[in-house]
Order: sequence, then structure tokens, then C-alpha cells
Amino acid sequence: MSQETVHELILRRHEKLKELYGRGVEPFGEKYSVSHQAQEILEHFEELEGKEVSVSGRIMTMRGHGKAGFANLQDESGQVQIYARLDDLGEEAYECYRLLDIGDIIGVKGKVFRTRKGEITVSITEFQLLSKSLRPLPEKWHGLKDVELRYRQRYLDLIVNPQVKKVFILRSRIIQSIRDFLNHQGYLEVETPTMHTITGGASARPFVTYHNTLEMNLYLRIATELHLKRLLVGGFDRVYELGRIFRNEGISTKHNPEFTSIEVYKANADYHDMMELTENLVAHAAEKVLGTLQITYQGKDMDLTPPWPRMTMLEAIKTYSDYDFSTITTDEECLKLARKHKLEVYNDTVRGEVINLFFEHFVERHLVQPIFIMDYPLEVSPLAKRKKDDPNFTYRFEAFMAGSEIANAFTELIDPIDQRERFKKQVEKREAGDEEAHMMDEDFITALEYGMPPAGGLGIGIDRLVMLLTDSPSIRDVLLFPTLRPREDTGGA
RNA sequence: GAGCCAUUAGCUCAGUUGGAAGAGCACCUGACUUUUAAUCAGGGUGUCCCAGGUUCGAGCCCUGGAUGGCUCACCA
Repeated sequence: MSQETVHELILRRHEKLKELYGRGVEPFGEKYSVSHQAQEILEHFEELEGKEVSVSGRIMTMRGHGKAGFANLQDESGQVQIYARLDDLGEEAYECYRLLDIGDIIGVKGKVFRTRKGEITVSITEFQLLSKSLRPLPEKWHGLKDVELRYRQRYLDLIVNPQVKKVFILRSRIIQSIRDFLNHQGYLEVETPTMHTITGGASARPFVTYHNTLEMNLYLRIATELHLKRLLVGGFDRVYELGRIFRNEGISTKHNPEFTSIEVYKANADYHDMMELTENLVAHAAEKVLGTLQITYQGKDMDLTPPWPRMTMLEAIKTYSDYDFSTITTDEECLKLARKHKLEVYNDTVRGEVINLFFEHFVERHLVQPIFIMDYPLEVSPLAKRKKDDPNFTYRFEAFMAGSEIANAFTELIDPIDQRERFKKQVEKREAGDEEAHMMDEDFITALEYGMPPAGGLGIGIDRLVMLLTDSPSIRDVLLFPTLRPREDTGGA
């Protein structure tokens, strides 16, 4: 729709707008007091039959019959039919009724009855125009299918595609259930800065912005981890933050530049505790929101019932590729093997990194049922505690479902001296050109030097979890306004 | 970032071999006081995504671009 050329359909509505003004009707009205929502009228028909109700909503369909007419009114709860008769409304009001369009928001008052065909209907005695719609809605039968328009003009998607609204209601309930679950266990919800002077807590390229008065760059956070751990140093034993994270990476069906994560930290806990927390939290959300632990994602049945199986990364690689890295111990052997499988490695790529590559290449896509993959290599886990019996690995796990990572957690590294060494390694990688490598965070090390209690930490990708629980194939289906390039002709929506 | 695909009326979509731009819904006019994808009679409202090119002639073929989708890469 071009801004300059006014389409005939829009012109018509502006004409009707003028005529309404001419009749003394205010087309953009004030709040209307309603007695019921559409769905309530349908559900409580027995009590309401013959009684007067008031309801407001958007006109979705209209069927005229000369001196009477039917219309469907849609509010947040659903739709209810209304019936308008010349005899009941009077000449003047009925003329105004005939000036209404699909898309207009009106408030009506009238008696509840059931039509000959059995539909519960409000026979209106008066109505009020609450908001005149100046643009035509998408088609009533097929809805809005063009995915680009659905994302750019989500409000239209929500008006005409009722199943879309359900996804976002579920999303809200899932998040609510997670909060309830953690609050009930004594966790404190906190808020930490989204603008950081140093990025950290994850391997990712950040967004950069500029603060005028401070005359310096700030990074949008790529994780909440390092601030939450500072809070454990400060004496909070159980904290979580649920919020937006920003990563300057590619966009795909599983990635949006901004997404929602939850990170949870618990003092005097380890990654075994975090596994229990993860499976119980997900099961709780599914039970509360879906009422079941048996879910189907894109045709695959999954059982979320705890406990989920646990498997070490080396076991998993052995299971799915026949390579046993417990016997492949040198960087040279690993490099050779990686090159054989055309995995992206450099001359300085080490065993731990190769193991991670093999896991991603051979294993991940097979992990359909929920499972915990434990004991990640040291090199790819700069914030996790080293394993006592094998310092090349860490007490870290990720949870997988439907071939997708949904949680990442570890027994936290609390040794400031080891942490400094790990950061140094990351800084070396960064200086070698790895833009996703971590930065040295001196303040965080300082905090650790004051002493952080042993702790377990957990991060969950909320969008991924919502995708799984709502059977949505794309992350854009669970984001109200996914990131898109702007279009000139819609004013950059 | 790479490959493949899509873009035609407000919406959902047809459009044959390159030969006069179509349907349904929506909209407009008329009929109709319990319809419901209301029905009946009539009316087509368009930058065929954009810019070039080939051709007597392009929605269709070619080149470039835009936006989106999918797959891959990166990542969560």
C-alpha cells in the first residue's frame, strides 16, 4: 500500500467517516462499559437467555437482510453474533448501522437469544461506534497468509488468525509458570544492565552503541551471566533474570537478533542440581500450560517426564559416530580426523574444540527426546568449573530436544586465578581474530577474588522452549515482532 | 555470507507456447426483518515487486536489484 495513492476501498471509508460526522456521530469514541465478553455469553447462555448484555468488539463479518442484519463481533475472548433490526434500533440508528464496515469497533447492548439455526446471538437495541476502521481487513475465510505481511503487520495477523493469538497467550503463560516455579523455590528475580562496558558470559558478537555524555561505546548484553554471579558474591543465594539478550549474528528459523533468556544461579549447588532444576522447570511449564508431558513437535512425539537421560559428550560422540575420543588424545590426531570430515579447523585448533565440532556434526540432530549432554571440553567452556578427574573437561551440560539446544548450564568456575587464565586464553583467540571470544573482565575477576560461593548456573532459551511447547517451526512464530529489514512503502514497520 | 524458491486487485490465488490482465472474498448499486463462507441481479477497482534488455509484441524470456521464505554457514 503506497502512502500517496489512496485506494478506493480506503476512500469509501473516509467518505463514510464524513457522513458519520455529518450525522453527529463521533467515530472515535470513548470507553464503553461492557457486561460480558463474547465467550462468556456463549458459555453462560442458559443464565443469560432473554437478559440484556453489553459487549464490545471488532466487526468481523456482516450479513445484511434489508431492514435487518447480522454481524460477528470479535473481542479478545472470541466472537459472538449480533442481530440488528430496524424495528429495534429505530430509523436513525439503523441508518448509522448501515454505515458500519467490517473492521469497525463497536459497543452494543441487547438481549441474548438463539436463532432458528441455533446460534447464540445478541439482538441489539442500541450500539455505539467506538473506532472507525479506515482500511479493509484481510479476507475473512483465508485470513492473512503472506508471512511477510503477517510479521510486519502482526496486528492484522492477530485480528484475522485466531491460532496466532493462542501461541502468544501460551508464551505468556509459559513465562508466568517459570516465574511461579522459581519464586516458589525462593529464587529472587533481579534486573541487571542490558548495556555493558565489556561483553561477556557467552561467545557471540555484540551490538555496539554509543553513549554521548560518557563519550564511550556500550555493548548490548549477550548474556546475563557475569552480573548474576556478582550477585552471588554479594550474598544472594538464589537469583534469576528473565530478559532480552542481543547477539549480532545471523537470522534464521532458530535465531533472532534479540531473544529472551532466563539465567538461574543457585549457591551451594552443582550441575547435577541444575539438571534436576531444568527438567523439573520444563515439565512444570508443560504441565501447567499444556496439561501434559507428552508433546508433539513437528510430527515428533516427545516425553518430557523427568528424569531425562544423561550422557557425556564423549559417550554421545561414540554412540553416533563410532569415534572414541577417550583414546584420541593428541591435538594432531584430532586435527587430522576433523579435516577428514571437512570440519572447519585451523592449525591451532585443539582437541577440545574438535570434540565439540564432532558433537555438533555427528550428534546434535539425533537428539530428539530430551537429554542432557554432560562434560564439555574446557576450551569451549571458559566459565565452567574443571572436572576433578579430568581437567580437560568441565562440569557443564546442555539440554537438547528436537535436535535443538534449549539449556546450557554448569557448575560455576569460582576460582579467580583459573578464571583469569581462561579469560587470557579467550583474549588470545580474540586477538587472533575470533570476534566471538570472550573479553577480559577485570571487575568480574575482582568480584571472584572476594569469594563466590560454589554454585550451579543455568541458562534457558525461552523462545526455543516456547517453540517446542507450541509446536512452532520458526522462532518468528513465537516473537510478536521478529526482526525484519524495513520496507520503504510501509513507513518502515 | 552462499544456494534454491516466491512476489499478479485490499486479501487468497489462477494466468496454457510470448499474442486484448482473471476468479473468489472484500467493495459499490439494487432486492431481502432469524442469516452465518447468507442469497439473488448488476459493477473490475491493477506500477503483474523495481530497473534495464531481447522481441512486431513481455505477467511469461534474459541481466541486475529489492523484500520475504527455505536450506546451509554462524549461533542460542
